[in-house]
Amino acid sequence: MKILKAAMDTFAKQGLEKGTIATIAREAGIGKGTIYQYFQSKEEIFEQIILVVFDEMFQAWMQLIQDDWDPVKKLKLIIDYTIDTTLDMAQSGNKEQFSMVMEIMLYAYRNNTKISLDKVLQHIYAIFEPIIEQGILKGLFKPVDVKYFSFILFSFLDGFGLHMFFQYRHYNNDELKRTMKSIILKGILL
Amino acid sequence: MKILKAAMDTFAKQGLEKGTIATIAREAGIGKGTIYQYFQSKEEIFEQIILVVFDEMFQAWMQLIQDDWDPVKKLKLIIDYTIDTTLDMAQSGNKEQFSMVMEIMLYAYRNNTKISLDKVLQHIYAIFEPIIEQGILKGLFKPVDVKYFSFILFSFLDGFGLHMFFQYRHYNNDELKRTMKSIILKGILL
Amino acid sequence: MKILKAAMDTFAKQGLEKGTIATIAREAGIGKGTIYQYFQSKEEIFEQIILVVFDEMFQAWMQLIQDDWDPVKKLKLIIDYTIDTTLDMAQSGNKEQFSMVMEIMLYAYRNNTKISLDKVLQHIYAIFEPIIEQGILKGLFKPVDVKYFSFILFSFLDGFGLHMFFQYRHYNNDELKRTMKSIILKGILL
Amino acid sequence: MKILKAAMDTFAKQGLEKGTIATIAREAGIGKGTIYQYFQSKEEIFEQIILVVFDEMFQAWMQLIQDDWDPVKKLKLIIDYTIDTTLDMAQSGNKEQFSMVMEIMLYAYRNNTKISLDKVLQHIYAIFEPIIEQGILKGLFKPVDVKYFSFILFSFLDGFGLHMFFQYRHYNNDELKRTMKSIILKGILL
DNA sequence: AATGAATGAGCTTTCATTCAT
DNA sequence: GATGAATGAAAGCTCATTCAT
Repeated sequence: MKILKAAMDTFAKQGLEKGTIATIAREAGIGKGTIYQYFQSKEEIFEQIILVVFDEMFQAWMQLIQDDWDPVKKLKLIIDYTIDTTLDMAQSGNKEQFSMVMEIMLYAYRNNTKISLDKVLQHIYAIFEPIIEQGILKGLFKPVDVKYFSFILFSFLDGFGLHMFFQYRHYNNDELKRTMKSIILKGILL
Repeated sequence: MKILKAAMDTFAKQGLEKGTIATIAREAGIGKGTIYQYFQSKEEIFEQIILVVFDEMFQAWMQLIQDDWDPVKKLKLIIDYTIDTTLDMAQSGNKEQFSMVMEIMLYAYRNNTKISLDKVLQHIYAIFEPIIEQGILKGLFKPVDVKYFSFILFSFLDGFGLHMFFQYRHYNNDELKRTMKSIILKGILL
Repeated sequence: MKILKAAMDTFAKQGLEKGTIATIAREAGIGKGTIYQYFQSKEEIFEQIILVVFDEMFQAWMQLIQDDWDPVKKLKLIIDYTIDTTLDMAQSGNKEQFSMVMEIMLYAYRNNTKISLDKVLQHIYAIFEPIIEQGILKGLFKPVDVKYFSFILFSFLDGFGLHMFFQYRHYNNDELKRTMKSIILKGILL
Repeated sequence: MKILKAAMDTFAKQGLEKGTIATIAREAGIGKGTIYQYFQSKEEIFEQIILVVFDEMFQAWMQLIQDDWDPVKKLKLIIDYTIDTTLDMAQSGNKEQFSMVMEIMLYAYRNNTKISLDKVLQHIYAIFEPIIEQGILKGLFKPVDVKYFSFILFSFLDGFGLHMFFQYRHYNNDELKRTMKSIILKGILL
């Protein structure tokens, strides 16, 4: 939706507080009042952004994962994909979108938003669970606790992404990918 | 320093934007004007907080690491320590300090602050380098790229800490520790 | 008319400023735009409400007064009626209609509305004039100035009604009626 | 106080809603923010105005009433005073102050303000009670219910004042005074 | 050095009104 | 005729910062 797009651009560029409704309206080419026909408040825009972003993330990962490849290949794919998209974002105009999402998550963490941060995250963690399960069943992975490993895996990927943003100038991507994969795969492979 | 302490408490409790200079002054038991004798602006307070927090973190880790134990034990220690302190923070009154630090980092990332986020982070990554080096030299660790592994390690720990905050109710700590250690150690051990 | 009814309900419940055109439209079960087909502006709705309210009031009093009873009985009737309807309003759902009318009168007093507050009020005062005249002619009332007495009488009744609203919990109605009648009748009777 | 004075002028001139904080600040020769150092909200200004206005009214009436004159003379005085000050206000620059007070009372009636409209009014009614009591004791007044008569008396005076404002062009003041006094005194005198 | 009263830019939000459909 | 999406002026309120004391 046009407004949400403009809001994301604005918040990404200027941050949650400095990005004003007026700017979003101008960016969307509409009047300020119109925004309030579609969103009850600035906070609701935050919530919708989180939902959209996580839903897109969810969809993207589900597509990576639903195919017939074996779990090891999938895990490699996930890591590659994370790094690739992180770097794409870092190098494209969407550069600040990552920090915007983090800002909204911190906002949701602090304030009682309608959107449950817990739920949204659990939803994401759950994506990885079938892969891990499958890997264990196939005798490829160690018999780790599926929930815990998924949680840790996503937290690693997220932390890695975050620091990539903070530091993205300094590293060679291929080398990073190789090291990441080496660590995580060793961690899970029998 | 009294002001910085009050500022950290205030920002942790209320967030960077909602935490006002007035509140900090009241919390510190001084006048609003006095704060401006020690800091040029609210932004400078952010910067000083980052410096202090990362310096304390630096000191704490340096102490963990400077002893004579072997690298494997140190790595285990680091992971335990990270999880323990994260949980301590999550369960103590300092609960929100973690998100405040993240908020300031995002702030520093977005705005051109005097404090270089890069430098501060590089400083932290560097803590881990000697351990890795030592481990490799001793033939205990795989011959990974020291810089890259350190970067990844801290980004993992940070992401893990962040998600612990978002989700800290849901997990059993001992199980988490065991899984974390298993992953990271397998990743690095020969 | 449906719109006017909805407007009165809305303004009574929410006040002149907080009662919005949107609410009136919803209450009337029509679109916002439709209201502007029947009224030029919110102000015109105020004006029409005043007209309707005062016309109803006028009709009600005219009916009380047009019968053949003697002036003394009519005067008693008027006082009873005023108190009864005031209390009815105070105790029914229309509780706030009285203050709405007062609000509109103040509005009309302040702003140059098309509706002349003067005229509307003069119209009401004039209701009482025939009774007073009749009473004087019949030798029952003192030879007061008819216009002045009517003006004062209605201002008394209005002030009384207003304060009944502000204070309606605190008094016994029968006692109030008796005292009111005693004062006003003594004031006019020879 | 300077702000309260400016607020009263502004609200009197422009009404409660159209009178803005910006205007009050300009009128008072101060910045907008300064107003919020002394008042928590626009509503609190309303409340303080009511308190001040009723307190002044209270003081003025107390002075009229505390002297040694007999109750009949006092009652006459009260009526004269009410009409005189009403007319003074109507003809001076304070012309709209009366309707402002009424607006605030309606506001207080509708919204749950900190100021209790009931209490403030009861306080005023109570002013008249000693006179009535004294008059009854001295055998000058009928043995009316003191509370009720006081309530009615003030409601009459208030209603009369209100209508004077709505209609003040049309009447001869001396004639009004005479008629008012005649009615009210007959109503109470034995 | 310490203060806090004063400030005004800047924010979110509301809502009467318009007008293309 | 009926509609409601779009609008933007306008409002109350906040708060980092200044500066006279």
